[in-house]
Amino acid sequence: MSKQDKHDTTADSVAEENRLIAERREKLNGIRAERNAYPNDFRPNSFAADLHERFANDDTETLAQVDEIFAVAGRMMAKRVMGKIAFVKVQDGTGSIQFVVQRDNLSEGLYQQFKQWDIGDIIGGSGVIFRTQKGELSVKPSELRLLSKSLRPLPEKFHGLTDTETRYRQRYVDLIMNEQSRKVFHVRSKMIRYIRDFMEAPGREFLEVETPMMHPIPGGATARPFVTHHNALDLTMYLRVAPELYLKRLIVGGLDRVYEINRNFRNEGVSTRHNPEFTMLEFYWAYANFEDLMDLTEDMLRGLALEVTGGTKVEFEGKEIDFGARFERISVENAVRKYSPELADADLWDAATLRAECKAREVHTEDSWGEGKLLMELFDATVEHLLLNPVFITSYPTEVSPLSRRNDDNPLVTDRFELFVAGREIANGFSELNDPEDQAERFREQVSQKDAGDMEAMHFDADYIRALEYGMPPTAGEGIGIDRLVMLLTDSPSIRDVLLFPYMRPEA
RNA sequence: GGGCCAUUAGCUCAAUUGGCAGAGCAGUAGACUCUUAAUCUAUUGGUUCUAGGUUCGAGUCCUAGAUGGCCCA
Repeated sequence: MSKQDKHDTTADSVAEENRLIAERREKLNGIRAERNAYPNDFRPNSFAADLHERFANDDTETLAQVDEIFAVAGRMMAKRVMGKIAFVKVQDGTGSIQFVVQRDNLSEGLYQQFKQWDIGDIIGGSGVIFRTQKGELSVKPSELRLLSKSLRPLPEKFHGLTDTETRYRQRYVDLIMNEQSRKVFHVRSKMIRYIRDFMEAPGREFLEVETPMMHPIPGGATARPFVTHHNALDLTMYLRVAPELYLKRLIVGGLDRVYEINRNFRNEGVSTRHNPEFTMLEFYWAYANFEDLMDLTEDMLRGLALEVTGGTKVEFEGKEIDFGARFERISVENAVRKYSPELADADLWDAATLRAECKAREVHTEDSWGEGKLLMELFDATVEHLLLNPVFITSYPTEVSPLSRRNDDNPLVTDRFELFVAGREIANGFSELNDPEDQAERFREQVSQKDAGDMEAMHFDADYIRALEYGMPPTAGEGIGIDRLVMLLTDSPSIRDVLLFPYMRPEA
């Protein structure tokens, strides 16, 4: 069996082979014949960004005094060979730094090998630090090794990878090529770390918990779940649409302040704002109400904007969003009337009028919907997209808020809000319904809607009612969509830009 | 779910009215000890998304499908 055969891959990947890959595979075979082609004993002692930071202000003479050997490893992104000297751009996880590879600085024959290496190969080199005649900080390797052969050519160096489909499907190539893409995910990580610190800071002291991803009864949000099956137990299970009911069980259990940052799964359409799995911060706070939540949310978002952008004014899709000013708070009813001043107070709770208003705007309605649901449809159609700066919309109809506490003065609405920024729903919070009898009644209403064909309506969760019957302290709870928040603070037009591996249909 | 647009070399893109499928980068061979999208010389590389159809002739026109993007629901 020839060496070629030995390393042949499956028929599927061979079909994808082309001449460029074949050439590199030949090079790899040559390397295999000489030594271990995939060594793992090279240990870098420096990162590119740290070197640039440390030596930013040092000139050639100062650098000559630095008596250290720097070992750097990364991907070869550019290679400019000029006879017996070559300039190589090495990119690691922090940035990139130039290697100046000189034949006379390497062991016999190594430079000849180096000239065979390709852009995209993973290399390691160690040597002194210096500045080139043009002033670029560089490492001059006296040791240079090929650590991983790259078989596939990278996109063109100047335009990079721009095709959106390939960027999402082969995120690894996107990350190699696009600094902006790497930055989004660094920002995302920074935001999540900030949120954890914020929630756990002295005075708040929320406890991070993890609750089930697989639910025997889906609940906590009105959304269609993904269905799966537990073989050993022969049980239908549902990927969670929200952790809400489990987190509130923990409040019953006396964990008075809990939060979870994790994935939810909703079996719905895919769009620039929707991915089947998405990340939520959800938290519950005993002895607090929805107004406390709004205060906390405002503080958190202002802090996040500062942390990420250094200011409270954020540019998004060419518009400026101000997280510095106090967030406006306005009820659903007042918001609808603000943009439709011809409507009278009474119209907002009159089904016939609401239905007519919806119809006039070509908004689809169902006969089974009550005033609350119709009012929200009207809100979605006439108000939502116009809300640029952060605004809390409050007093959601009880009909569409099956887990929220009724308002003491008006049982038709709940002590609930949603936060909108740039026309997008970012957060949803409310004083929790902790009356077990009211909750049981609301579940029954949901079940009858489900029986009437509403695929998103909730199930009756008897254990949750049992938990409430033990007594849940007055509590406020909220969910914040992390992906949408990252979109806002990174000026990303699509949720796919802030998910490392967004949902894609299988390749043809 | 509907409408519009896109899909051409590894990548970024051309291709006139339906008339020989091209460029740059990458690759290959060579030159070059200070490059920065290096430069210079030579050169390889195509299932034009897929399947049908019209035509003397299809990247281009028609039908169906796939994937993606945008807009609407």
